Amino acid sequence: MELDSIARDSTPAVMERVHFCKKTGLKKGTWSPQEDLKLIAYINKYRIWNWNEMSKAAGLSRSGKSCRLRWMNYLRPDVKRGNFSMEEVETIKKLHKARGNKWSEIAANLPGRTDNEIKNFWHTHLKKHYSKNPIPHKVKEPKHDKNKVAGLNTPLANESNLESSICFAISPQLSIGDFSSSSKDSTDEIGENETGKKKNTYSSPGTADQELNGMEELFIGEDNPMEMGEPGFTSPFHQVGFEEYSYGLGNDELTGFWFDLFLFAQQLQV
DNA sequence: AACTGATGCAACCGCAGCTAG
DNA sequence: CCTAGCTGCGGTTGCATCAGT
Repeated sequence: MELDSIARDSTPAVMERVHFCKKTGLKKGTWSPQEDLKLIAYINKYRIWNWNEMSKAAGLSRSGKSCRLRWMNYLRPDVKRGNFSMEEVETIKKLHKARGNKWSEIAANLPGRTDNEIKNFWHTHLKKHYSKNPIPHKVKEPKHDKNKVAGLNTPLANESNLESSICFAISPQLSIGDFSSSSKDSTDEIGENETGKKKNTYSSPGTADQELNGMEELFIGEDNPMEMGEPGFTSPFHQVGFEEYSYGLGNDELTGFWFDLFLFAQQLQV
């Protein structure tokens, strides 16, 4: 990777891995919640028109490609995260058998799933079980998920066991950490999703609903030209439904953090 | 407790296809 | 037709996190 420098925020609470490319001056690496909000707010207001220009206009030091990817794979309101159902797994298996690594085509048959997500899912959960010559590997208990059926990582697992296990392999619960790339950001509050893999959650029971309600209003305001129902646009939050997010900011610091972000995003819309 | 290898997944890269000028 | 710019896709990488030793 042509990374000439690595900038790290040394703040203990928020330490992001941010990379700046010297040549382009563009930021690389994990997206921060601020960047997410900038992008969401911008798209909410101006829609998607040109990723490169949008990136600049939104004040993001990101390539258009990066913005597009972030939006498509993560911020889009209709992105479904969480468990792959038995039906979805079956569809992936069927389509992959028929079309091979045509992830976008497979994704087209799985509403709410992104090609990247399916690709990752295939490589991490299915490949070893369904490839012609699975590489034998050490049998051991699943690492992350206590709810995983033992055998997901076991080559001896039969398909029915495998499928049932796969369905529980991914947490159905979304956290605010799922909403943003903050899953890789270091924060004080660490949540744990169903996979057992710790995820950062900017969470704190009690204040989260209020905050997200405010957030919803922010993006679906009356004066917002980009409202639900308008062709080609849906609010990043409306379809998903806040109640689907499980989160909870744990401390005043983080509450203030989000509040600042809301204010910031609001400014973007003015 | 410290170390190490394995795992999962977000994000990047390069290429191909499409389209406007 | 040619070219440049944009978008979409698939492969790959990097790193946080976990389990095992």
